[in-house]
Amino acid sequence: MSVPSPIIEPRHGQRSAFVTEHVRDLIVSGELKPGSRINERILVEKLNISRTPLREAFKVLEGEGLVSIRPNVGATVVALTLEAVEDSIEILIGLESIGAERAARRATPEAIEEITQLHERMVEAFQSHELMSYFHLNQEIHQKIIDAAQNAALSRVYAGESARIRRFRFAGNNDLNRWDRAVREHEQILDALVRREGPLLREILRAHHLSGWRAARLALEQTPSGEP
Amino acid sequence: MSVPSPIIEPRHGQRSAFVTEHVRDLIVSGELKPGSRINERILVEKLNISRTPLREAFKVLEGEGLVSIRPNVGATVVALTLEAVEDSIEILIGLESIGAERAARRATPEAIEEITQLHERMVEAFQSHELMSYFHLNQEIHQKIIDAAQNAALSRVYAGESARIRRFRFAGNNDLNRWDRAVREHEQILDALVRREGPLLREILRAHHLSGWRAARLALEQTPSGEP
DNA sequence: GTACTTTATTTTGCATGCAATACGCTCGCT
DNA sequence: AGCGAGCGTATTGCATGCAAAATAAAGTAC
Repeated sequence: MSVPSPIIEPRHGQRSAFVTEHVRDLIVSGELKPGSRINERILVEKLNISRTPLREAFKVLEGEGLVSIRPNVGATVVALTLEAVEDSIEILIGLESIGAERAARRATPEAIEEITQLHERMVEAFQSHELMSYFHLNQEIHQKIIDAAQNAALSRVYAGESARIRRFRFAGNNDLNRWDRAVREHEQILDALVRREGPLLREILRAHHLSGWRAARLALEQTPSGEP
Repeated sequence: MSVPSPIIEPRHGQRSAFVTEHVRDLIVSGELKPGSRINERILVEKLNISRTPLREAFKVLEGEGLVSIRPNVGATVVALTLEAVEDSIEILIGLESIGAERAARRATPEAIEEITQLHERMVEAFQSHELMSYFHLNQEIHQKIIDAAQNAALSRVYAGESARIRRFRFAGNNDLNRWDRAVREHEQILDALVRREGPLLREILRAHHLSGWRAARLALEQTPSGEP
């Protein structure tokens, strides 16, 4: 998957944000290889912007854990090991455990309605085999459940950690059996939320993530480099 | 507490990091007031550096949640509400719960030894009433316990969230009774870790944070602005 | 041929200047 | 006096140039 080059110049005051988003996509899509150094000049020419916003983007992405900056050397795409991803998954599960019980208690009817609609759209994406849109809706549902817990810190931390390892989780969706199973698990998740059964929701989410990661890990271990 | 101005110029390739640290101190110490806009020119003159590294520092601090950047307006010191801090505390407790059980199982003897030494230094600081050094050692102990769990993502997320609200937690240490109690709680924490009693460690840590935050919150509610 | 200097080139880090935007102020109007 | 339009100033966003450092290349000794 290739990230298109910008045709229209971003407006004044949004260059930095634009560049950040673009470089993030380049990393997440794998176009910038994990472990490789990022040459500023090349990217600057490609994106048609100056080095200033690019270097600001690097700082942001470093905060997100996508690149690492060494003084006088520059930015390097972080190469995550499977173990590091597993660490993140464990934290995500922990955060969802915290969020699940709170969400079951505190979710507004509007939030539940929104999640239900997302769920239905996700099922549609599944039925028409639109993997990409399924994947995004899936992620969004999990984030919305967390948001329903109404803890700003939780939402922020979860979003950050989730973004970090997004590309790795994508790998698990290739198998159709797994995909089908994931959708059924999501049915249960929604059901538990609607019935506001906190502990149940927590356990389903936990199992859901574990089986999802098992599938992703299997797929990832096939690739020789250990990269998505 | 006032943050001293730099006398020696930081070395090439470290200006940005230096500025980040300095501005972070200015925010944490309260010298830059929550909710106020940060004027680049003034800081640039004060720190004797150019705007480039300062603006990079803003991006980093934005990632840490200490400032918010609006396009064409600039950086504003984030004003946390007590509710937002409470949200973070809840996450920190959750993260320590995850970390506690793992740490009890996986902590190396070296890690335990290191934490024991930190604890002893902390007790000394307490006995000689060195509040600042007590506070820092206290924070370091909690981080080291988390680190002992050997989950890189956990360490990173915990460190970030902990830094965000550091200045608020400081407020709870003013009362000598509370201080004494906290030290005794830390004795128990260390004991549970040494004996590798995960669930116990988890519960003590939880209670420790809750009572600490209760004290801090009380102190903070006295101040009219709700700021430390 | 290999290992170690020394030099040239590239690349990064920072300072600075210009353009775009936001902010404050005066002035006119009601 | 209160309010809004227009203008001037201050401030931010970005591009660019120069200096420091790192990397690559050439040369030299062994």
